[in-house]
Amino acid sequence: MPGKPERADAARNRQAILAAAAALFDRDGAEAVSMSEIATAAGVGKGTLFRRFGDRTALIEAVIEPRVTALRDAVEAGPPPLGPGGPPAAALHAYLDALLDFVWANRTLIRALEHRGPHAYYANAASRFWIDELTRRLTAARPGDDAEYLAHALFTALRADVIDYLVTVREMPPDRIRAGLHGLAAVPPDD
Amino acid sequence: MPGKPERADAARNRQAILAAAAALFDRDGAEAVSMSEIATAAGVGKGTLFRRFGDRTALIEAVIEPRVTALRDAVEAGPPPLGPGGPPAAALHAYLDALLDFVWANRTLIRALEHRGPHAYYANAASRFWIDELTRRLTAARPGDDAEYLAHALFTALRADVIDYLVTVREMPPDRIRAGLHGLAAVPPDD
DNA sequence: TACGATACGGACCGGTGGTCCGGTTGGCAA
DNA sequence: TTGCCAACCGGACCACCGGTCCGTATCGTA
Repeated sequence: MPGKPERADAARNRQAILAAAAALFDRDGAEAVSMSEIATAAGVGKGTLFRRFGDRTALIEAVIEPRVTALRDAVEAGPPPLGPGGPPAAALHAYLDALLDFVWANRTLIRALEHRGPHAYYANAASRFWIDELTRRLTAARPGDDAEYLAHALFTALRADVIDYLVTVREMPPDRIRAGLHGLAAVPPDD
Repeated sequence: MPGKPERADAARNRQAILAAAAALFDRDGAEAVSMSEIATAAGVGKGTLFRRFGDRTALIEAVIEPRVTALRDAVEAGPPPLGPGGPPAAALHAYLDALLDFVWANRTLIRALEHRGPHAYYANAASRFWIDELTRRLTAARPGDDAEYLAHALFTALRADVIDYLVTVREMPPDRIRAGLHGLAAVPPDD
């Protein structure tokens, strides 16, 4: 797939940038860190940073990418109920739990992504996957419902800034949010 | 309440700015309009703009304020089911409908507000009111449930950018979103 | 008419994401 | 080992942003 291998210095710099960015994002919150700061911290010129990653959005995506991949693997090929093969309701709940944990653990990065461009949160390739998977599991657990809309609504309820607001400002314990999510995903009465 | 009346030129400029800002926000999307553009369009210096409104956030809020007030009045003192006095379930549904219409009609402005600061969407004074009212109506319609969490989840599902994404990109008709919202707000089975 | 309070406006500031290009370096071929 | 050139580097540079400052013009009153 890679047309040409990367030169040694280029590869070294890519790693340095990724490491520096992850550290700074984690320490100060991704929105508070400028590209120049990252370049400096990585011991690299700003030009290098932008040549490697194109723009700020791409850098942030590159930093989360490995974590996304880990969860994605567990979802696509791990053991049930999170992995494929479990009973629909359990699969749905396990998936929601995993997403909530993921969002909470990576809230700074995700928040930074949410705030780029008009539909950044949903247009994102990773998000598309999460939503599609959520749609599948909802379809299986709740046949007859509007799974596509429901998936988007639930995914929206998992936005990093809401979660962060509820926990930080409203002082809701994460388990309460978890319970609320499960309630929203539960089968409603046929009215 | 006003300590001193505003000078004539000041009042004229305030109106000019408000009008210019509303027009530009509506035409280009609020995030794409800079403060200087607004000042120029209003035929006013940038200093004047900032002295009147303090900062960008306050300007945007000032532009939506009259629309917020209109809906707020209907909710607090209008005829049922949107106004007070109707049966709980109808009150809840009418309220969700009104919020959805409001968000759709003012999506550009609201989007601009969503993207300011960490918890801008929720910390906002108007939002607090919407959420509190939603909490009340949920409590009335669904006693025993976690109305506070539910209110935040539903309100999040009403964020302008989600709605806009669903309608614009996913091509979901607004009525489908409406139906989905009602489904989420409906009483779930006691499991 | 004269005068002080109020308001005006655009030059200015620090900082941002992103670009550009002269100089450097890695890695291959001879 | 040497020589060569594509690949890569880095920081000066750019346009622009939100926001401030202050000398000047205007309003409204006495």
